[in-house]
Amino acid sequence: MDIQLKRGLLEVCVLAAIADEDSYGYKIIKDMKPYIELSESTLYTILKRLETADMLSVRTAEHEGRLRKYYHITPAGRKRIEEFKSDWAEMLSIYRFVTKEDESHVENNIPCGP
Amino acid sequence: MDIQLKRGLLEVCVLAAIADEDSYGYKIIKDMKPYIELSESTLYTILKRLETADMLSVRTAEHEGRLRKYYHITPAGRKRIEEFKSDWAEMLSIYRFVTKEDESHVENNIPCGP
DNA sequence: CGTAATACATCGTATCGCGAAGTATAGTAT
DNA sequence: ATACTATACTTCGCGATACGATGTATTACG
Repeated sequence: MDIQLKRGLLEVCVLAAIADEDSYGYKIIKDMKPYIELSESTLYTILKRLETADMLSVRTAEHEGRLRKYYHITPAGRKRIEEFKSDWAEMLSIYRFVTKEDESHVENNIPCGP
Repeated sequence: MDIQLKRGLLEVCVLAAIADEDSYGYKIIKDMKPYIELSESTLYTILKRLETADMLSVRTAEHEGRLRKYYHITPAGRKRIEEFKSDWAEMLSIYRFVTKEDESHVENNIPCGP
């Protein structure tokens, strides 16, 4: 997949990966892998960025002798996901512009989003 | 709209704007405006990039005393649009991961893509 | 005993969108 | 007449970002 296309999804995917339950770096990468791949350096950069933006909080815990940093989504993080959902409508409109699909008689677009 | 989300669309939108008939910078911006906005500096950078990548060809013509550079899409440019269409399926899959939509019983996804 | 997997961190690089500023002409308003 | 707006293209530099390379440290496995 085109790298530029990935850019807008990475951050929100990381948030989605911790939305249901707290998670840690290595697990996030594995959970995201079927959908979108990212390197460790990218992930930890994103996590740091999201923490600075107060979209997640961090808690360090020991797990079998190793340290793990568990990430927890904040209300701001959930808001970010909601904003992505509204952006999706715009994305669809642009997609149709590119593919020259007729936008006027689209009735059933449920699978694409709200 | 999120800037990062825009990134993957800009290039392919410019190609879409010249796909039906040759166009020039200023007109491309105006045609794209209802869907996605971009500054002149961005556009001309993209046009140069697409030209280098052989996705479009350029022809200079005079129009009412002023010079215009008309851009014409090449087969490589059309291929780029086709690749975007296939990428869209992946995008949808990621969208559903983020929104936790059930991917298993999606039958009618016509309005979203091919 | 070495290799792979787990787990996190940092640095430098390349790409890219965009604001700012510049050049030039044609049409419109004051 | 003069100023402003629209048209049309160009270049520079900044900031954001993804990622490969590299490093550190522990556990598990053969």
